[in-house]
Amino acid sequence: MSPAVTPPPAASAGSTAPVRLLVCDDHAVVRAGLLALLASAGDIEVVGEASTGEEAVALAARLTPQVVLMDLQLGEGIDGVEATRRITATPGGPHVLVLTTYDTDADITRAIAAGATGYLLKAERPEELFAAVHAAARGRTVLSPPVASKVMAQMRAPLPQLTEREQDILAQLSQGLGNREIARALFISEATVKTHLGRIYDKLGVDTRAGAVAVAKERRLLR
Amino acid sequence: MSPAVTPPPAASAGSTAPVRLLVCDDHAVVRAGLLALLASAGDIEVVGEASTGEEAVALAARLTPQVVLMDLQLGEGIDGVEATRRITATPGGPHVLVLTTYDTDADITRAIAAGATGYLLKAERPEELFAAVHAAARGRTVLSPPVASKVMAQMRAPLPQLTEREQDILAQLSQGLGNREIARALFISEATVKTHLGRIYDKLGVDTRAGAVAVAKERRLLR
DNA sequence: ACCGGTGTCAGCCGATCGGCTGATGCGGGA
DNA sequence: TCCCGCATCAGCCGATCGGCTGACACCGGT
Repeated sequence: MSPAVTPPPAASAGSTAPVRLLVCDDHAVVRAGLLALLASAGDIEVVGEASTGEEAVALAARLTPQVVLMDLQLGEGIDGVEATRRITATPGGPHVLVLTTYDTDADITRAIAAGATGYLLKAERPEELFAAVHAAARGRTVLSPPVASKVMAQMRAPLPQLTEREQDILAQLSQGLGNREIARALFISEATVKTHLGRIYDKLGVDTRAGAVAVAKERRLLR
Repeated sequence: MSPAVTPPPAASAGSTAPVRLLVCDDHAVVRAGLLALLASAGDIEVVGEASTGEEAVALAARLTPQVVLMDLQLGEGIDGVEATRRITATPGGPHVLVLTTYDTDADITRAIAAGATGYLLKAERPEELFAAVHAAARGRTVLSPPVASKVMAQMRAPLPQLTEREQDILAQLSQGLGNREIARALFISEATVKTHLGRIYDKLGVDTRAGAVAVAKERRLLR
């Protein structure tokens, strides 16, 4: 009749063995802070830390953690989304729990599409983080409330899905180039540039190039 | 003839009395991480934590820490720069050590102008953080290497210094508004808007509104 | 075999933009 | 007091943009 639901650490009936965790964040101070913080939660064992996406992928394979805590913004090399994709590509691999600063539509979508099990904001309470790590270890999805809201909102109004070409145009536009220059850069005619721009305006809900650049930068629609 | 300048709390021979520190960061997880991390450095005592600028200002006055560790990006209310300004406004007040993610020109300049004693990046090694806290307590300036470089670079080529009004215009422009709409929003004539825009283009080194928005977003020239 | 999505291109036209010259008023610092 | 930076406004003009209509070609799925 033992209650058995609560997690007593040292007991022999090990339904509560510490969760093996890999931490990936490019900021050394943040990483060290997370390590120190997670160490204070007795039932989590940090088995490794990575400062780049490549390192995270390699360590995930070598250390076989149950959960990878992943920041999406990684300075050098591949970004957190790509790292998440590669880590979750392995069949028996670890679950990836995204812990990041931004709740941008594009980031959330890309992370989930890449196979992330959960998406937590750094603004969350530490207890939520601990709970999320355990939830992720069991494969359960955990989303921060603001993130959950965004996801729901996206269900109703799917986010601007730009085609490859439109992203090319938008990238050039974000350099401040004129139609003629964009045309030359992409080896197409000005007419085509204007056609694409019109569709981009539609999708982003704007009607000027400045507005398009603003939305693009805001919602991080560019690589 | 009592020395009376240094404030050793309890110890008699205490050249290494713990530095009294206040931590301010809007992300609960990061804050908790920093606390856990700093606790591991024996000679630093975290006397309080704040999640908003207002709270930091109030706690700085009440808890009289020697150093305030300040993030510049604070979600709600006043930002880190303003909080730094208010904290350092007090004559005998604590030193402010900025610990943030970005090494943006504008952020650095504004933080230093606001009275920050040091500017560290979260990408720095934790040991650097510990050292910086102690340095800040003694009033010494500490800059992360990339930040130091930027500061030097700015000495040579001062960053685009937009006037208040130009920032107003730029803010409207970043909403994608046309000249007529900007004029109406700011209660001025279109001619004036065009005049300001021309000067903004000059200062930012662009010649289109899309380019101006791109640079503004890139270099974080907006509130 | 048809159709929708995508990418390409053309021409037209009114609205807007960007550069220019020039002018006024105000405030602060030399 | 004079000058400079800042903000305000006017008019002009060529270049560019944004919206429109219409067209062709490729591809993949039904």
